Amino acid sequence: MDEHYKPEAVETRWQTHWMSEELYKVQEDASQAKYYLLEMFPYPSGKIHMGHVRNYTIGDVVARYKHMRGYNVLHPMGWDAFGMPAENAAIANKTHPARWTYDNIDAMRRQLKRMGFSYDWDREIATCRPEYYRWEQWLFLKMYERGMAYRKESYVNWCETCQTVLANEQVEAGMCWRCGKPVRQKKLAQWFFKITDYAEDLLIHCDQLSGWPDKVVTMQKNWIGKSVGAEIDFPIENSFRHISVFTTRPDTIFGATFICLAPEHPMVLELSTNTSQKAEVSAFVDRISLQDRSAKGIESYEKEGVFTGAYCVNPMSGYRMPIYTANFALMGYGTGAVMSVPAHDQRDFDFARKYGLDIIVVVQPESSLLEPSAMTEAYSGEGLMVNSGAFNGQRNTEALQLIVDYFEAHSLGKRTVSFRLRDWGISRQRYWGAPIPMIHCDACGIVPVSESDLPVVLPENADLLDGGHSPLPTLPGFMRTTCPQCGSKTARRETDTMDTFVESSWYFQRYCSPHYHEGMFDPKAVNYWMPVDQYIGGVEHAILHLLYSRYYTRVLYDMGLVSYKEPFTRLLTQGMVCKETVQCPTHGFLFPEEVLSGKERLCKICHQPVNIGRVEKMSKSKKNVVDPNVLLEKYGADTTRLFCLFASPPERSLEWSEQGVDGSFRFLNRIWRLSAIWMPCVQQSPAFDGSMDSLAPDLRELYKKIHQTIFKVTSDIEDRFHFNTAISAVMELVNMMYGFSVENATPELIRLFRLAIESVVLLLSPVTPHITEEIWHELGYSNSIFMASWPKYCPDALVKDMLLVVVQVNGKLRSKFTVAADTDDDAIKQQALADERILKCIAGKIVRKIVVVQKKLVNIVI
RNA sequence: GCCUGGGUGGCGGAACAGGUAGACGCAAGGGACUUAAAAUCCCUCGGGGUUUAUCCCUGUACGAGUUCGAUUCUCGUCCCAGGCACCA
Repeated sequence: MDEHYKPEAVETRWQTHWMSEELYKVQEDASQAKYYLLEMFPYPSGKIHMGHVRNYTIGDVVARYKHMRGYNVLHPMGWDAFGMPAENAAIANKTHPARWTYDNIDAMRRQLKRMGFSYDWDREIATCRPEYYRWEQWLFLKMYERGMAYRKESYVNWCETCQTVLANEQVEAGMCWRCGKPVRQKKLAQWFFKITDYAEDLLIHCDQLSGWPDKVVTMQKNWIGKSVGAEIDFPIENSFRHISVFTTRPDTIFGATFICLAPEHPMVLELSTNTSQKAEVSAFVDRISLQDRSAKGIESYEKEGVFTGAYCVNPMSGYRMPIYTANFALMGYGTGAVMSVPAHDQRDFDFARKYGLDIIVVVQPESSLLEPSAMTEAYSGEGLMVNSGAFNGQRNTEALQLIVDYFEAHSLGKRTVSFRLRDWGISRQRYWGAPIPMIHCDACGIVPVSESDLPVVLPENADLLDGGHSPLPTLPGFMRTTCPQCGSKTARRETDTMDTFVESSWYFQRYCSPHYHEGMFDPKAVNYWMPVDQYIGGVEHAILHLLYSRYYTRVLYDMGLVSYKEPFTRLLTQGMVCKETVQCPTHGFLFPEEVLSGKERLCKICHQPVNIGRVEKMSKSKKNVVDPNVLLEKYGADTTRLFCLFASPPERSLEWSEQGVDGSFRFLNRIWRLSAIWMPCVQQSPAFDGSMDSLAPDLRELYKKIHQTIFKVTSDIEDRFHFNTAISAVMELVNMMYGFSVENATPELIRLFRLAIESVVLLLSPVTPHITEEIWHELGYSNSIFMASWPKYCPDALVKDMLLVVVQVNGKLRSKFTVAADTDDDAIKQQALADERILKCIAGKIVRKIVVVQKKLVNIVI
C-alpha cells in the first residue's frame, strides 16, 4: 500500500470501476425490503453549489447506509429543468434556453459523478423533455375534466415599458429589474388548480406526518390556516341587499362600528355610485389596484381606506356602520369584507383612530376597566360581555357560541370555516415551461387538446425577445392550430406555460419507471417503490413544494392512479448553506472570484471598493456561491463530503467558511497512514472474534472503544442523522489506535487491529466511499465495501464497570470520584458526604437536603 | 408586518429525558524531529483572580421566573436566518 494518500487517483479508479460494474443499478425485487431515498432534484443552473453538495452528500450517506443494512435502495437523480433563469441566461448570452439547459445538465452531471454519489443514472429524468411533460399535460386534461383545473382572473406584476409579466423576484422595490420603471398590477385570465378542495384533508393529515420535522408540519398547518367562525349578513341601509362578512370573533359583534371591503370587492363601486364619495372611491380603487397585493406587500403599505358613502346596520346593536374600502382587506380571504371591531382588534383600532370612528368596548377584562377614549391599544383577550344586550355578563368565550346560535335561529348568519390557503395559480406568461394543453376557438371557446395529440411540444428553437416576454404568442407554427371540436382553422393554442412547481409535484413517481410510455408511471413500479421513505431537501421548500406535492398526490389518489395520499414518509429539511453577499456599486452582485481581496475588497472589473451585504442563502442570483470544483481539485470528493457533514448537523444552517476543510483532509490522511503502517501485518491475519474477557486490559479498552464507536455511529445515523458526531466518534477511535505501536505487536493485537481498521472503514464508507473502498480491497476483499454488511456492536462491550459520580454543593460542582458500577445510591451518598473536599465545603453548615441522581450525581443542599 | 426556526470559546460545533458547559475539529501560541521547509508528533488554549491548587469567582444573546440544580423548561426583550403564494 502506497504510503501517500492520493485522492484523485483513488477516486477516479473506483468511480470508473463502480460504473463498469453497474453497482448502483436497482430493480424491483419482491424478496427484498425496499427503501426509497430521494433528494430534491436540482435546477440545472450550470454548476453545483455547496447546498447541492451538502444535500446530496447527506442523501448518499443514508442511501449507502441503508444498502449496507440490507435494503433494496432506490436512489435516483434528475433535473428540474424548466424555469426562468434559462430565459434570463438566453437573453444575456444570446443563446436558446434549451441549449443552455442541456449544456448545464451535462456539466452538472459530470460534477455529481465526480462526487461519487450512488445514483442509478439509468433513471435520470429532465422535466423539459416532452417524454416527461406530456404526462403532466395528460394529467392537466384529466384535472380539467373534473373541474380541478379552471380559469379565473387574477393579478400579475406588469411592466408597461417591457410589456412583460414579472416574477416577484424581478420586482425590486416596486420597480422592474430590467428597466427600472414602476411595476403595476394587471388583471389577466389565468389557470388555477383547486387545491382549496383539499384544504381540510391536507390539514387533517398533517398530524399523521410523524416522520416530518415538527416545524415543517406547523408551517404547513399555519399556511393552510383554518379558522372557525361565522359568516354574518349586514343589511345595507336603504337597500334590500346585504354584505356578508367572515369573522372569527362573532362575540364582538355589538362592538362592530364599521365595515371594510377589499378594493376589488364587487360592491365597492356600486355602493359609492350615487354618493359624493364616488370620485374619491374610484380613485382609491384605481390606486390600490396598482399596488402589490401579496401578503408582504399588504403589510408594507400603510393601512388606509376611503368611505364609500354607504352604511350598513349592525343586526344586533342597530348601530349605523359606515362602509369603507380599505387596502388591508383581501378579496381572496373569507368574503372579502371585514366587520371592524376597533376595541378588540388592533388593525381596526388603528384604522378607527386614523379616521375618527367610534370605539365600543364589548368584552371587559376582569383586571381593569376599559375606557374607549383612554385606550392605547385594542384588547383581544378574554373577559365578560358588556354593551351586548341580552349577552351582558357572560364570558365572551361562551357568548360566542350563543351568539352564533342566535344568528342561525334568526337567519342572520351561520357557522363557517375559512381557510387562508388559496387556489394554486399555475399559469405563467413565459416561454421555458410546459405548455398548457388548451386551445382557444372563436366558436367553441376554450377547448382541451385531445389526448391523442399530446404532447403539445414546446418549440425549442425560439428566440427570446427583448424585455423578456414569451415568444410563444409570436410563433405562428405554435399558435395556429385546428379546433378539436369544430375543426376551425383559426383556433389558437394557449400560450401560458405551467408553473415549474407542477413538474416537481410528481417527479418522484416518474423515477420509479422513467422510461415508461403508457402513462405517467408504471403502476407495478410505483406500487413497489412508493411512497418515498426518506426525502431530503432544503428547508426553504418547507411549504410550497411539499404542499403542492401532497396535493398533487391526492389528485392522483382520487383518480385511482396511486394507492397512497402522502408521498413522503420521512422528511429531513437541511439548513441552508449561507454566505455573505458582495455588491459592486456599478457591477451589482459579484461572485467571490470577481473580488480582489486585500486590506479593502475591490471589484475585479472596476477596482471600486465593494459593499459587503447580509449573510444569505447561497443563490445564483445573489452570486454568493462557493464553487465545489475548487475543493474537488484540491482535496478530492471524500474530503469535500466529509467536511460538509462534519461542519454541522444537517438541519442547521451553515454559514460557509473555508476554515476546517484542511482538518478533514488531515483526518483521511491519518486513516490512510495508519492503514499503510499496519497493512503488512494485518493482511496476514484474521480479524479478532474472541471474547472480550480474554484480552489484556489495554487491548480490552481498544476493543470496547471499537464497539462503542460502532454503537455511537449507528445510532447517530439511524436516529437523528447527526453525522458530525458520528464522525467525531470515529476520530476518537482513530486517535486511540495511534496509541498502539506496530513494532512488537502481538498476534492478538494484530487481530484486534484488523477488527479496528475494518470497523473504521466500514463506518466511514457511506461518508467517504472511495478511500474506504481502497483500504477494503487492500485488506483482501474483492467485493465492493458497498456490498458489505454494516458492522454490529457487542452489547457487553458497552457496559461500563466504573462510573464517575459528580458531587455538588448547592448545585455547584465541588468534587468527583469513581465507583464500581454496582455501588448502590446509599453507598454513593455516604462516600460523597465523607469526601474530603465536600467536608470542607459543608463544615459548620446544616445539611438541609441531599439529592442523589442514580449513579451519576449527588447534590448537597446547605 | 405575519408564520417557522436559530443565538454556546478567536471559528465550526458537543452536551440525545433538567444533572461535570466547551467532546471532536479548525485557527493561534509553545516545543520535538529536520541543514531548512513541508509533513508528522507532543503541550497550552472561554474570561478574571492569587495563596499556583484535584483552588476561587464568572460565563451558553439580554432580563426575569420555576427548580436542590437551567445551554436545556416558562415569560419578556434584542439580533440573525428561512418562508410569505411568479426564484427554485
